[in-house]
Amino acid sequence: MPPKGTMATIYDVARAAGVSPATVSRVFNGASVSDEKVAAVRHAAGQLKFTPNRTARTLRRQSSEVIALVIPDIENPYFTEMARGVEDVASEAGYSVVLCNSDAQLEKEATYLRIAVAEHMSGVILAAASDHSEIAELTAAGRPVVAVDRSIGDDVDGVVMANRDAGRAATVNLIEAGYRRIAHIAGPEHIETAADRADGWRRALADHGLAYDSSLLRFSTFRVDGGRAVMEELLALPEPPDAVVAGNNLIGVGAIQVLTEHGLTPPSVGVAVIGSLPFTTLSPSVVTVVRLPARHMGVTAARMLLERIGGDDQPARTVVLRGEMQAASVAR
Amino acid sequence: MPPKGTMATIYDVARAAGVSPATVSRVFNGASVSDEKVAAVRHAAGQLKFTPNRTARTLRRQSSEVIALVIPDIENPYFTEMARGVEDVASEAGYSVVLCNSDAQLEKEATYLRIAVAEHMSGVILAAASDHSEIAELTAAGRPVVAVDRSIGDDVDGVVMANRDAGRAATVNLIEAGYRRIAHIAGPEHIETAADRADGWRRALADHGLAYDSSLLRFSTFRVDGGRAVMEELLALPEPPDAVVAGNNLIGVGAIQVLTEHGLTPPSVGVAVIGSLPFTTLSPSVVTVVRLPARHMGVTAARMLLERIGGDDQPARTVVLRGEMQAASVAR
DNA sequence: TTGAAAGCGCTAACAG
DNA sequence: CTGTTAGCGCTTTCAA
Repeated sequence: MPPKGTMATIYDVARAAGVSPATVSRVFNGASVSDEKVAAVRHAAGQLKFTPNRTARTLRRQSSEVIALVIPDIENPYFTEMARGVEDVASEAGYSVVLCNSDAQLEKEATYLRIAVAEHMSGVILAAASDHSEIAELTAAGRPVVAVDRSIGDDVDGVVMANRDAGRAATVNLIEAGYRRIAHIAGPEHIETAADRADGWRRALADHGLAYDSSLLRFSTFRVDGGRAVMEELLALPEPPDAVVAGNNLIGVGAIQVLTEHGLTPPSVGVAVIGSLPFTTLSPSVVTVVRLPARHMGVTAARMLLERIGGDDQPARTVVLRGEMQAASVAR
Repeated sequence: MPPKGTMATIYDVARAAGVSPATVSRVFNGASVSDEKVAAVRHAAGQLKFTPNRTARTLRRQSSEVIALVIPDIENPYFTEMARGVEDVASEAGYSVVLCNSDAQLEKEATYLRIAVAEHMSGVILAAASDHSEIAELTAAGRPVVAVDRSIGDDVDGVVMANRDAGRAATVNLIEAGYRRIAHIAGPEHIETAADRADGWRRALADHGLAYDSSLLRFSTFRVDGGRAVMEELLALPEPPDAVVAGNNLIGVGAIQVLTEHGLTPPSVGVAVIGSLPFTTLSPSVVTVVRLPARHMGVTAARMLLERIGGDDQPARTVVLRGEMQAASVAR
């Protein structure tokens, strides 16, 4: 028996089963061992409540069956849905997922990435906090990385959305519903996702011969308070917009909150959101939504990462997924 | 230099700096080392991009600065908000948090708990999947556990809500607003949190001399679809309720969705929710909400856990936090 | 098929 | 203050 407050080791099991530690190890790793010894070992392990020490195994093997998923906002349902996708395929393959919240801060992100290599994690899926994310240490250590939601260089695998198309589709929908002065509340300008969606908005206006008014494009944060602040600004304009494209789900929530508070519930002001409105209690017919395949992105990223972990060595790929329009059915 | 695709070790650094491995270790662990050697070691470490191998450290120390937070639904903002609280306290204290999603399944939960001990995590904060959660292995291994949201036995630290009071307050508010036939959509009956809130509802009715109609109390899941399904059932009743108390935030969302779809937006049917409505776009004045201090629960739990990790040995405590009423201001 | 033995990278006595 | 040394628990040659 091992001392109290301590876990049993393969040595304890080996002694109890009358075999060598190596044999115990083999039993737990599927190597060939005679039936009788397998039985003896399993019995002893059961008695002693033996669980293999993953730390020791990891140290010895120089790798562990855990992958890290680093996201910028754990409170955003878009990312938790993505996490579900990652988790499902990972656990299917015997991997655990640890979720790390970078809080959109480069520094926190860097800390987690460092931990990922120092803990011998097999790989990381990264929704980057910015375009300056530093993955050099990871790749230097031979750890595969898959970028998700935002790409981080041509030489890194990625799973992204067709953001430009999503921005354009949302905007066009509003135009076709008869709105003419359409604002866009975008995420942070330096984030690719935000910039691309804004570009889609710009192009949609141009395609339809609508004038571009720079006061109608505003970069903000990808959070509710960002959406709120900008919506207030827009309403305070001498000539406020008659519709708005929200750059992500949370911005959409913030914008709708402010509109509601001003008695301008959609569709009296048109609203299109890039991303699904989380837990919405609105009638689906009043707001146009471009649903993003968050779960699917997670699934895809996890699959790619597992392939790389398995030794796949082809050149970096970027998978582009598309959003799905769900148009409002009532106009103003 | 270490071989390519491999990380530098303290031996590499020691050699480069002309000191012993122990000295390198000391530099990275704050033990006293002469200034010149510190400088030499830091320099060498920088050159070699040395990062201490956490796996080895953990194996040697038999403990790691990571704590696990096991929650039943990573997509519920209540739990992610709690996670934020945990994370803030933990990272302040130099701990990392890994988030594990048990999906409300005992089996998945058990797997994560097993991983927690096998990975030498310092402790776990557990929002239990059920009242049968098995933490014996953890405590046997001397790992502290703090229950959060739901208690799991008198001998385990816990942070819970005054659920009975919350249920009662929500119900009383509806009664005082003039509603008389008040239903309750509760979470799973076997979950303490749900049972207690239901109890509060029951008592509020009794206190105000309202008849108890068993068809108005329905246990469900703590999810949106649960709230939806039960709300539909309630509306199909020969004599439907004129108000409803939702057992948690997601149930509230589901119930309001269904009411909206039936053209019964609150306050035409009264709604009180135990828990904050996540990302709501409703006017705050139409729905009564008992705000739960999710973040604060996380903070408290993390502090308690860190104390235990630090060796605190007092008898198990349970901290009870209170919700905060935010009454609807418009009645029917 | 099995056992002995050598580490994985680090820390913590123990000397000096 | 610093170096030597012995493991933490496991996997994996290498022989038998």
